[in-house]
Amino acid sequence: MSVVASIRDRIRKEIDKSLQEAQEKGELTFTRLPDYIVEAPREKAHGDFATNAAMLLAKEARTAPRAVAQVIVKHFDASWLDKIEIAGPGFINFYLGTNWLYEILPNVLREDGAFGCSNFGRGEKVQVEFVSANPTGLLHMGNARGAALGDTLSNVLQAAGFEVSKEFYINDAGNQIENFGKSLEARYLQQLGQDVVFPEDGYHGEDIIDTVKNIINEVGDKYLGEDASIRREHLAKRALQEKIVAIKNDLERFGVRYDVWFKESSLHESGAIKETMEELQQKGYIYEKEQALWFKTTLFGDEKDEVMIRSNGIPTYFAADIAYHRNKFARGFQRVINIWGADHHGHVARMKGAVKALDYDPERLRIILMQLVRLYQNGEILRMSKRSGQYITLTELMDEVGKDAARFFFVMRSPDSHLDFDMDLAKAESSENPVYYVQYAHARIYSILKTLRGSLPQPETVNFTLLKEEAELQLIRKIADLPEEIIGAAESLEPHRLTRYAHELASLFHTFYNSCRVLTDEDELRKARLLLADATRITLRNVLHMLGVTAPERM
RNA sequence: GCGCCCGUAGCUCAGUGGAUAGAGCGCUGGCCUCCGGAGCCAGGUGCGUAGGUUCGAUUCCUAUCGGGCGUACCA
Repeated sequence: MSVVASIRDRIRKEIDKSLQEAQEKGELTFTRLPDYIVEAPREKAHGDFATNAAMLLAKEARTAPRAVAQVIVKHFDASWLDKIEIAGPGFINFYLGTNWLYEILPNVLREDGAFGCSNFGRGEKVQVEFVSANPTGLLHMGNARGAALGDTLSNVLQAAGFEVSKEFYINDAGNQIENFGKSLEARYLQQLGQDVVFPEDGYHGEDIIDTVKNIINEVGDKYLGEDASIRREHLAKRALQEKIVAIKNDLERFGVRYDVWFKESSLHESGAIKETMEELQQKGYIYEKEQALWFKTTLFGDEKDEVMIRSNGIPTYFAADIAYHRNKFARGFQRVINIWGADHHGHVARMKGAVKALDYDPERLRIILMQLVRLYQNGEILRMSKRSGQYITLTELMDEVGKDAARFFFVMRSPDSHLDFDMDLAKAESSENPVYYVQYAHARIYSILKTLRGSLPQPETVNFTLLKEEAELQLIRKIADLPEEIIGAAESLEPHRLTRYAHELASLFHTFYNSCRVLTDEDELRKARLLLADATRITLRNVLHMLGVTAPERM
C-alpha cells in the first residue's frame, strides 16, 4: 500500500473507532456508519487530510454537525498527528506535519519503474477491445483517439494490478466486405482500362486504388475472366491482407501493440454464431418473421426487436457481435471493456441485453463511448467519412505532429467530450503542446544529473528532512499521489486523469527548479535535492510511459 | 417524435454533494552575471435558463433552450 493510502486508512480506522466508542457511551445514536470520505483538501490551510464524516452523520444522530465532529475528535487518538481541528460547517481537518513525506522519496527510488503500481486489481483478468476499425480503409483520427485511449487505459489497468489483454476485432466478414469487394472490383476493372461505374455507396478512398494497383502488380489481369462473385472474393481477400498489415504497422508506430487480433470471420467459420443463435433460441429469445430470425431485444428495454439472421441467410453484424462477446466471457475475462465511437451508442443497451440473455452479468461489460473527433483545417470543419474518402489518416497525423503530441492530446480530453483537433494549430505551434512542457521537465532533470558528473548518493545516506521549502514539499506530495491517481483512473476508466497529473507534476517541478537550486554548495542539501529530482524523473517517466509518450533525456 | 452525450473564463477543456470552481492557449507586466528562458512569478464581474431534493447543488432530479450523435434485414 502506498504511503498516502496507509495514512488515509489509519485515519478511517480511527474515525470508525471513535464513532463506535461514542455510540457505546451513548454520546451519538446511529444505525450505520456513513459513507464518508477522507480526502486531501483543496486548501492546504485545511490540513493534509479532511473528512466530512460529522456532517453526513448529523441528520441521523440528530446532532449539529460541529457537535458530532467534537465527539469524534474527543475519541480520536491524535497522538501521531500535529493537529486535529474542526472547521467550517463541520469538517475535521488533520494536520500531519512533514515527516511522512520524507518516507516517500526512498520508496520511489527503490521501486523505480514499478513506482505507481499497486495490487488494486488483484490480478483480475480484463480485456480491453479498442479501435477495431473496419479493414476497408486506413486509420483516421477517430481511430487514433480510440487507440490512444485504449492503450493508455490498458496500461493504467495493468499498473493497477489487473491482468490485461488488448484486443482488436477485425470486421472481415458481412455486408461491408461484400461492398468492399464491389468497390475493389470496380477499381480493378477501371485500372485495366474498362469503363465501369463505381458503386455509389462504395469506398471512395484513394487508398483502395493503390491497393488495387498493388494487386495488379502481383496477379495482373488474372481475375478478369473470373465470375464476378469469385473475383470479388479474391480481390477482397488480398486487399484485406494488405489493409490489416497496414493497420498493424500504423498502430505499432503509434506505440500500440495488441495481444490478440480476432477475426470476425472465425466466428462464422467455427460455427460460433450458429451456436450462439441456438442458445438464444433455446432460451426463447428468437422468433421468425418474414423469413428472418429476430432477437427479442425489446425484453431488455429496446424499442424494437433486432434481426439476427437476414432473410438471405447471412447473420447481421449484431449477431456476430453477440457471438463475439459470448466468446470473450468464455475465455475467462472477468471484465470486458469496449471502446466505441459515440455513433454506436444505440448499440450499447442491446449489447448488454444480449449479454444478460446469455446469463452473464451485464455489469461485467463496460462500454466507453468516445465522442467523435472534429477536425479543423483552415478554420473549417472537415467531415470524416470512409465513403467520401476524405479524411486525415493516422499516418499523416504522426507525420505532422508526431506520435508523442498526438497521443498526449487524444488522452487529454475526457472521452465524453468532443475533441476539436485543429490541424493548423497542431502544425504551427506543436512546440507549445502541453506534452512538451512535461517532457521538458524530464529533460531538465537529466540535464542536472549530467552536470553533476558523478553518481547519485545512496538514499540511506541522505537527510531528506532538509527539504523544507514549500516548493519541495508540494513536489513530494504530488509524487506521493501517483499510486492513488493510477488506481482512481483504473477504477473510473478515465485515463485522461493521467495527463492532468503529468502536467501538474511537471509544473511543480519547474516551480521547484526556479526557486531551489539543486546543485547548491551545501553538500547535505544538494544530496537531498538531487534525490528529489531523481524521484521526480522516475515519476514523470513512469507516467509518460503509461501514456505512450517518450521521456526524452534531451530535447 | 424518441433515445444518448455535451453546454464551466475571450478560445480549447478539467473538476467536485461541501469550506475561496481550476489548467492550457491568447493578452499585459515582471524574473537567474548560477543546474536548459521549450521555464518561473503576477494580473479574471465564468458553472445555458427555471424549478426541486439537501444543513449545503456547478455536481443529483425534473422541465426548458442550444449543439452533436443515433433511431436500417449498415456496421
